[in-house]
Amino acid sequence: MAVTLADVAARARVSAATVSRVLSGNYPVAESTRARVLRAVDELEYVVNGPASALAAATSDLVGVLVNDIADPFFGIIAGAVQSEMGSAVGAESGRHGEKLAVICNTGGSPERELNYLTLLQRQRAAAVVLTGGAVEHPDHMAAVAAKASRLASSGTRVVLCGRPPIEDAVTLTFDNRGGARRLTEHLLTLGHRRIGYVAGPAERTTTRDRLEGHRAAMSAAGLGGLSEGVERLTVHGLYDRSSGYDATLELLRRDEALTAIVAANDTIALGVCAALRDQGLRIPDDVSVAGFDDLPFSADAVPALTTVRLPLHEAGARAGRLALGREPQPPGGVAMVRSELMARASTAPPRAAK
Amino acid sequence: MAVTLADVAARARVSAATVSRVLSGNYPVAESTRARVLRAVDELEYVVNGPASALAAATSDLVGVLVNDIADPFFGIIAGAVQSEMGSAVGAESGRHGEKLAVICNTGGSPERELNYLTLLQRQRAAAVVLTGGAVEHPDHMAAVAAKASRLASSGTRVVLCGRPPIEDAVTLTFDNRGGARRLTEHLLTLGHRRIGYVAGPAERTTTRDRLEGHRAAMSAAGLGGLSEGVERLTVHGLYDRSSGYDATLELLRRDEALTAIVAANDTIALGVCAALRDQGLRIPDDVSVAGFDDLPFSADAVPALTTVRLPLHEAGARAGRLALGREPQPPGGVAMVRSELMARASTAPPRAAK
DNA sequence: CTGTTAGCGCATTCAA
DNA sequence: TTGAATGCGCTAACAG
Repeated sequence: MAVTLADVAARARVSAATVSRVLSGNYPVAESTRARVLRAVDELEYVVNGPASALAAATSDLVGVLVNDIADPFFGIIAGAVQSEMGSAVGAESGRHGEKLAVICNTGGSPERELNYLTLLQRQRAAAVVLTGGAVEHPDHMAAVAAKASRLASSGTRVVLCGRPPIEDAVTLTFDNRGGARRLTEHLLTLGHRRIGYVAGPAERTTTRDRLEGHRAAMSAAGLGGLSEGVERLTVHGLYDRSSGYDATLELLRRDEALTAIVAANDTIALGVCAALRDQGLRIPDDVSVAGFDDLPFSADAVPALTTVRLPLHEAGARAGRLALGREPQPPGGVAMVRSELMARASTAPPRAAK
Repeated sequence: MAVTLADVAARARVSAATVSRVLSGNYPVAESTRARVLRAVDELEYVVNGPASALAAATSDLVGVLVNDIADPFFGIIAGAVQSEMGSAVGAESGRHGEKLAVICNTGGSPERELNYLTLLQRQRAAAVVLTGGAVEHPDHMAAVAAKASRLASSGTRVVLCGRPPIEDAVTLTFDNRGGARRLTEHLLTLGHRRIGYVAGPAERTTTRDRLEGHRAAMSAAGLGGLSEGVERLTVHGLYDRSSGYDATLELLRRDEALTAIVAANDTIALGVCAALRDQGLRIPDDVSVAGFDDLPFSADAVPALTTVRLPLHEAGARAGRLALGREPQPPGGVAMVRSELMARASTAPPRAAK
């Protein structure tokens, strides 16, 4: 029904093997026959049968990218960057090989769906799998993911982690969440803030934990880590979204009216924090300073511009893509850290009392 | 190397065919043998070879979802909804069949990449393809997409359109962009506004055109469509993002200081509009009313809450997913329209002069 | 209800 | 440089 290799071969008056060689390009073929084959491919509008080719070659051109929340630009940027590394020859004519298909799978943060997708990709004999964003720390799930990963790795699928702690059998790009968070809080301390609220993400995520640890490390180093200072009490957990930031802010203000700064676990939360503060008649940064994390595109042009910690998400995603394709040598030890950078902007200033 | 059907068959002391039947589930098998097979599958941790099964069955369990911008929640919501329709049995044990793999492909709004992905999915013999969001109206490209679509359809791949104009060989869910936009502008007119700016999306997109037409239809019906009224002059095109809304607003204010309302082509743009107005010292809605389109989650809790037109994106995406799986009968004529609903909220009010 | 028999379309030996 | 032959792992008739 569909046109096959044999059809092309017949039209080009060569064998199927020759057509295959022309299309895969990794084998010497006479220029004249190559041209003839290519013309036949065009005329017939031949498109390789992926499954057949994957079966014969025991590997497919699928690359899976797992994300926690597809509606979050954090993941959109990373996933987009991974995809952008795939098409070596964008706009290549139909039927040509070598182009990988990077597909995004949205787990919604659910461990079950994460494993499910891993199985689905294993079934497809994916060339690579990229796991992005924080991991869920439940022991059973971590073990299950690790097991899946080594199974995938042992069957030839490259496994790349981007933004989560390393595991065996995977190349990892970790994010400097802890260091970035620490520098951010230090920035606020330097400005003179002492009563700093923290809006954290979901408790069981590695990203959440690392950023919170960085924050607390800075507080402790400043002698503000004790129970009496209420670091615990001034931490509220929520989701990585705007409304969590909004609600958490109201809760923080309830717990301590005299807060002078609020640190959010990411920029999206920070937006909600800003909205809540404004609704309460508080000015940023005059009454309360606000800081985020990630430096998503909207953060720089928010009003006021948001102080945050920049993670080079696009670069990280692109590198993860190259790693997934084996186009870039693995870092020593299979783990590389992506550095973060403090972006001090208008949403943070010295506290009112210190002025 | 990897464990195959034959291995499972040997262990369960049945034929390969029986194992296949147990796994696909669409054929009667004795309960006792079924149990034996399932146990063997578990013990061996067998996972079906997707390519092989796709080759033999001449159809795969891949479903492609094409989006224009993965970082935009508009697409995130639709794509997520499509995916949520796929896994009938979430958490199914490894190796079980029937689960489709919905994968998201980000075209970035580029016609070339759109065609590229279509080819890639055709190569994979995808079970279905869902094209979401506005289409690029360039004639060559429309013809190319239509050609690809019928080619896909004729080789058994279902083609579903969600949010763009119908084409042959595809089931289509169109959005009521025109009607919604018209009702939105009518709402402003009713409030008493006459000088209304419009921030449109990219000119060559169907969504952009439809929404703009709706706006102008309302203006014309109110006798405000003439050249002298400057409807043309009060329209600025940009991208569907926040910074475009910001810049466009400054431009609109330059063209007419006495504007009393600005309609944005979507909510994200509207956010930028609000930011720009605030930066100019204008209050919303006291000085200028603002309206958006789509009713994304953040719009209801923006400050002030954004007047917009609600599109049931999740429902539409879910329906597109069912259509893609053939689990829902096609609408008459292959085309159904998704209704929109005006959400009048706090960001629009009568103009100052009319108070 | 279960086993046997053929391919599905392509990549890759091995010869020529 | 090219062709012929083989098998990847699975599904779908067809028997039994």
